[in-house]
Amino acid sequence: MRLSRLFLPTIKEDPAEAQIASHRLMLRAGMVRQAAAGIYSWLPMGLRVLRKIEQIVRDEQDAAGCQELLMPTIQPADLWRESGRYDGYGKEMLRIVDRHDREMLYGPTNEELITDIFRGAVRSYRDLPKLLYHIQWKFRDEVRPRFGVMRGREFLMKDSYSFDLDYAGARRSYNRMFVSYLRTFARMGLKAIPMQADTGPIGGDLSHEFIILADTGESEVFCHRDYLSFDALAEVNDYDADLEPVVARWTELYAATDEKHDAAAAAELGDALISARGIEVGHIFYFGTKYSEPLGATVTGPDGEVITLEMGSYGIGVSRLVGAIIEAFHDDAGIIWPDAVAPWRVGLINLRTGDEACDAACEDFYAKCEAAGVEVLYDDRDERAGGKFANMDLIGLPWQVIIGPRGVKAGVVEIKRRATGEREELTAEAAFNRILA
RNA sequence: CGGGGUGUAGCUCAGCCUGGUAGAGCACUGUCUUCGGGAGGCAGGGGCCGGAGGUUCAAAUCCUCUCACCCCGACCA
Repeated sequence: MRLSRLFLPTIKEDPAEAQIASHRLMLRAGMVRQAAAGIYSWLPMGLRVLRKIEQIVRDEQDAAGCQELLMPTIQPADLWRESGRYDGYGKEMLRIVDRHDREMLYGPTNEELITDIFRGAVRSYRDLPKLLYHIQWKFRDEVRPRFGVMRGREFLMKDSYSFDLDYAGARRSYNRMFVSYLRTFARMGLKAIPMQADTGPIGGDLSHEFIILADTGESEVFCHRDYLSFDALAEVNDYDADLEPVVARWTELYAATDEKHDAAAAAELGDALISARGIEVGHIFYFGTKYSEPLGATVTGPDGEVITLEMGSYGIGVSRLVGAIIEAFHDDAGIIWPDAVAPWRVGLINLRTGDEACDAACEDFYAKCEAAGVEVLYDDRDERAGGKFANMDLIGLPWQVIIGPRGVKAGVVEIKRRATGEREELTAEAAFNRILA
């Protein structure tokens, strides 16, 4: 992509409404534009990142045996009356009346709808277990939206739902999602720590929030130091294996948000305890027959008996992750994208557009990247070098390749790693190979 | 939903108290000099001062209402 053709409206000054780093940087880097309180348009670069995150989430869901479908954003109110949540949900639910005076709503979540689909289609225990998910926009009319896309009213969420015959099965589904979440966040370069969460009236221990550590996180969290050295990607990748030991290892150490923090228990950890700031990026829970029962989602069991489905739901805040990743990875100059979610891998800076030799060297490098499938953003604008450097630092691509007349004459290009600031002068060939590696 | 605050150029903001021809910096357009970490000169364009009522000879400025947005708290992927 050539920057001269890209719609990337970056801004130099901090927008007044943005208080936290990710919000400020997303506005400055031209990723999003606010349409109304808590509602954002995603501009090309922001959308690119959103899609990358979405794809990682999708990969890991698929690998865990979860199947993608797509439910609508607008749902009929009657379904929610059946589950008893229509009145219970309160003002957070955006209610709409259509031209025929039918009551509708913009879905804040999809338990009712998925259960409705499932009950209409599944009759036998032989069809179980099943794991289904979709990635769809949700709307929750938050009293106070803030922090940009981190707490918007409209947000993109991946929500999965499991259907099992009994508790043991539900637990296996839960474990699949648990491990899938570990891998998903790790692939984005995040340290996500599962923390015990409130299970509400269901009880038990099957509810976890996945919290990533970031200095500017919204809540305080406490956990055992050893979590920092855990490697989620090294965990077994076979979802049909017994995952209980993996889940056990990831849940036996102390980890709690400030709401659940037990100071006495934490004190026993001594030096092993760390306290940090955290952002919730995922939440999984088992809820048994909470929806299957009122909605009548049942199957016939092996002995002809009627069995009410055991369910769980599993959410990842996809749009929130964009903000969360920036909270975790930025500095004073701008964003520092982890490789896996960077909108482009390389930012190519032409220090002297219009200089024949310099243009040629840049075009050559650009073509080479394109041919090799290396995502590259080429700053080919006729602009001062300083502005280009600052802009490239702001948008935070992992690699910068800087080509100027002086280097061209000497047969070298400058290559810079955004994360560390390390710079090297190499031949174009060597620089290209470095980026590929 | 309680409390606080802000709406003036694309952005950041001054002007409002004490009414009298709409401002600055950045951005933008043209041009010249520049060009290796957000350059400098010259010349320009751009505003129904959030909206509606009112007071006044006269309102960005005073009064009333309204809408939007932001912050703190309680709530949440």
